[in-house]
Amino acid sequence: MTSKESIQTIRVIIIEDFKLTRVGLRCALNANPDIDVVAEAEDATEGLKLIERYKPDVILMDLGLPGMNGIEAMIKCREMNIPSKIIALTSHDRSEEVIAALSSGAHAYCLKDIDPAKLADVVRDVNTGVCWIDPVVAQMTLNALPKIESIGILPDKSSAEGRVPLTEREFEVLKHLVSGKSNTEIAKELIVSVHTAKAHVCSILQKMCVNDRVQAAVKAVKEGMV
Amino acid sequence: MTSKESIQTIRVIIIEDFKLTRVGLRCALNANPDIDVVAEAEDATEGLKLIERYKPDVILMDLGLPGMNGIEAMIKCREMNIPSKIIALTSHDRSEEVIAALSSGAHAYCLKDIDPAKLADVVRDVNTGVCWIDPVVAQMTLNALPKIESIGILPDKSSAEGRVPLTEREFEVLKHLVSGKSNTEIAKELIVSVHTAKAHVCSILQKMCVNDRVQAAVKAVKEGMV
DNA sequence: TTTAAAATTAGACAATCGGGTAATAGATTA
DNA sequence: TAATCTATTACCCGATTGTCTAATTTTAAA
Repeated sequence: MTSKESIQTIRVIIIEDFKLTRVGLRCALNANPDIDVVAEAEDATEGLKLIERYKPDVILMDLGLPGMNGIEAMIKCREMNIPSKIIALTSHDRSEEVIAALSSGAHAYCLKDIDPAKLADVVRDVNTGVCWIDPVVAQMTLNALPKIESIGILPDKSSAEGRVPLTEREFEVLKHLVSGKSNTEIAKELIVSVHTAKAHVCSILQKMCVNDRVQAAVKAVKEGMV
Repeated sequence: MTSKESIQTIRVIIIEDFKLTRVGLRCALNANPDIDVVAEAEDATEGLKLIERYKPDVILMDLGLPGMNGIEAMIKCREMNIPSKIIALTSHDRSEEVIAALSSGAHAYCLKDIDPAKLADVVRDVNTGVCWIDPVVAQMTLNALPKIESIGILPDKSSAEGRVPLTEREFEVLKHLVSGKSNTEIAKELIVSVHTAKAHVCSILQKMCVNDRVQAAVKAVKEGMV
């Protein structure tokens, strides 16, 4: 309470159910002269009260809380127009949870095995409005962003340059291919013979300039064709 | 050439058309003992050549380049399977450009008025795989993520929970698999027999709960495992 | 040290794949 | 009308895939 009234300390609230983790977080952050942990809560309901009272700069929010979980809590924060920046803290690396957290108000996503010193850096970054995402889940987050094709930023064409466009039918086949279906299954799905399915797959491979269906599927996913 | 052979310096390539900015970036980064600017280019075509030759850890990519723009260049990088992390550098804050950059391969998005010391931090972060987004455009990026309503969260585990983790070796195999290599090619790459490669693929499929390599590849890409 | 997990190799087998070539019919375009 | 593109089907054939059983060696953990 007495310390750190100095310049502009970053005021932090920790919401985390495990006592040990809570202590660890507090110690790690309070070791920094510019960071001040002003309150802690072990569940979301209590946490929201503290947030209203203390109006912290940054909130460290565990996602796996008993009762109301972290994501629900973040949504409540947004509804309450809390301006605090939120760091989602969890040990999970599930794609859906990551996206859900970041689209529900979190500015950062940290895994719990983060280096304490790095966490302090993240707190400082997030306090200025930076979006920071742990390496383990960074790629899957970026993958969740809408693809350029669906935006139309390319002035000309670039990669789609000399590329022969797929026909509608071939796109249908490609979708099934990406979902892992065999030629037989694709044929059954489109109600054609296996020969037809194979013919389509063949021309898809040629048009996409790849050697096999795996490369076609990967390319399709990476470029957001499906 | 002579400097910084010390420990593990982060090798950086700068692609930027304005000479002054280029000099500024180089000076700012080279002031850090752990960062080494190994090459510079003033357009994307030249930049791509340098990237192939130097295989840098991090690429500083200006988006507003003459001729081929930065986004096109990043797409080319992805097609060439360049593992380097990319920092998009621009003075624009247009939503479409930000999203396009991040969905085209950039791990970070910096505005050009960034503090030089902070830029060095970003280079370090990005080198470890972190996703870093400038405060000015962070919110619009987060807004572009699919909303939770369209995901359906919170039954708490499903996919990641009972997921058996892949071994290191299996990850190696998975990478080759995703790049479209056949079992024979994978075996040659890892200098093992085809039987071994097949055995690994087999256990990968089981652990990932998929039926064939296409599904494995797609899942790996979608979840950013590779 | 004992045990367990991972990596390695092998042989065999049914199923699937990818590449040929070729033919027919419908649609669109020049 | 003639020419072109697409969709469709068919057959063949070598290569690849995924699964099975089974054994050995290395590595890591208990």
